[in-house]
Amino acid sequence: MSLPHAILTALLEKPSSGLELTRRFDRSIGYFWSATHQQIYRELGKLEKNAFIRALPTDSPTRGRRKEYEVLPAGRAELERWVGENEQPRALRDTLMLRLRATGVVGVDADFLAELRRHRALHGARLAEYREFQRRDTARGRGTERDRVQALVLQGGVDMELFWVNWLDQAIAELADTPEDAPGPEDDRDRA
Amino acid sequence: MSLPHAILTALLEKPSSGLELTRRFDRSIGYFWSATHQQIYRELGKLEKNAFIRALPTDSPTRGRRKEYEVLPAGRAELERWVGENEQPRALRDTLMLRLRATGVVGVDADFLAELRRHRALHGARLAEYREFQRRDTARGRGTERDRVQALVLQGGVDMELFWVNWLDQAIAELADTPEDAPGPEDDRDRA
DNA sequence: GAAAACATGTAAAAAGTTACATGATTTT
DNA sequence: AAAATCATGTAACTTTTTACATGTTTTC
Repeated sequence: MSLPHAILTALLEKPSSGLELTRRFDRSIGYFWSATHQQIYRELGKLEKNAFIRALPTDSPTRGRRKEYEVLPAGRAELERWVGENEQPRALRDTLMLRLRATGVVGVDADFLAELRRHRALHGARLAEYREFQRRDTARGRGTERDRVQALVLQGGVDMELFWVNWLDQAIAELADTPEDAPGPEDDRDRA
Repeated sequence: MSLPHAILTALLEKPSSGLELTRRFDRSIGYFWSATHQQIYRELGKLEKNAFIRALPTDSPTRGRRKEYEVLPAGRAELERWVGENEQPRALRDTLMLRLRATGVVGVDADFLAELRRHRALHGARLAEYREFQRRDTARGRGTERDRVQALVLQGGVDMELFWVNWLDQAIAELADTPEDAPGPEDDRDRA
């Protein structure tokens, strides 16, 4: 149950409307948590019902009209409670690694290599984007605790993309000179 | 929809019962995909209904009795189809990073530093475990395509844990000498 | 023969995804 | 005034998580 807390954090950083939040989830918050606008609107509704946030007063009709939210004291308290929790790192879920493993039994082909290269390009582009954010932030050169924490999270994003780029380069190099289907003696043990 | 394909891969590597699969998901397959036994049993039922796998014949009563499955040709074909697909890297979902970001607005305290150290220890332990797997595999020194692919995936697991260990060390070092709550001039912009 | 471990399974709730619907504002 | 864009929202579905239920085999 992290989405409500991600929203509380974002709203504490800056009161926003649902669509603004959606955009911010595509950027900074989104390095490590994503959400669609449908999720966000649903969650904003729940948070408002629980009196963790409130809509800033506006003209009556709501549909199609911008609606800005701010965090109430109870919401801030809930966020503090959540930050203090102990949680386990959640299990990874990565399809590309799974598909690579599947090629071990059905064979690697040129299409799969192309897929690896496509992912390499995507991660490379994201890495460049994050580094551009870093460049801008450094130029601004601020030193509040919030800035330092945001910089750490961004550094995490950069390092994560570096992991992908480096690993994919290695995987591509290794698989590129595979003779397509050298069967070799098949056997059935799994890694102990 | 990757779980059925993860199961097909695992069963092609070695026909297994549900509980055996669960255990293998805690190890090799689990570097990048996890599943509980409930998920696995449900999915085995669906795969059997779709004639992608079949239970090896045994004595009649099924409840409490070991039931081993193997992949049928249709299942292998489905796995090949899936490996050939193009997919986007799925969005990350990491709670620790989210909580770190939240400390930017509610403040970093000693408890949160302890939580970071706890995660550091967990990732360090997993890293050691994966490296032990690598050591064993290298000792066995095999060279089939399947071995090479499994080694690549395992290397991915190692690199991923290295990312965490390094980033956490950096984060802990940086936050440890924060004077607990130097407020600084608050403002409300988000990263552009 | 009781306890522990092994093994399969069911049910309900929570979270996330996909597709669609609708109103308001701005641009041409 | 039509089209594009901004903005909020609903509905249906799938996936994942959590808690529980039950039977079988092995060990003491």
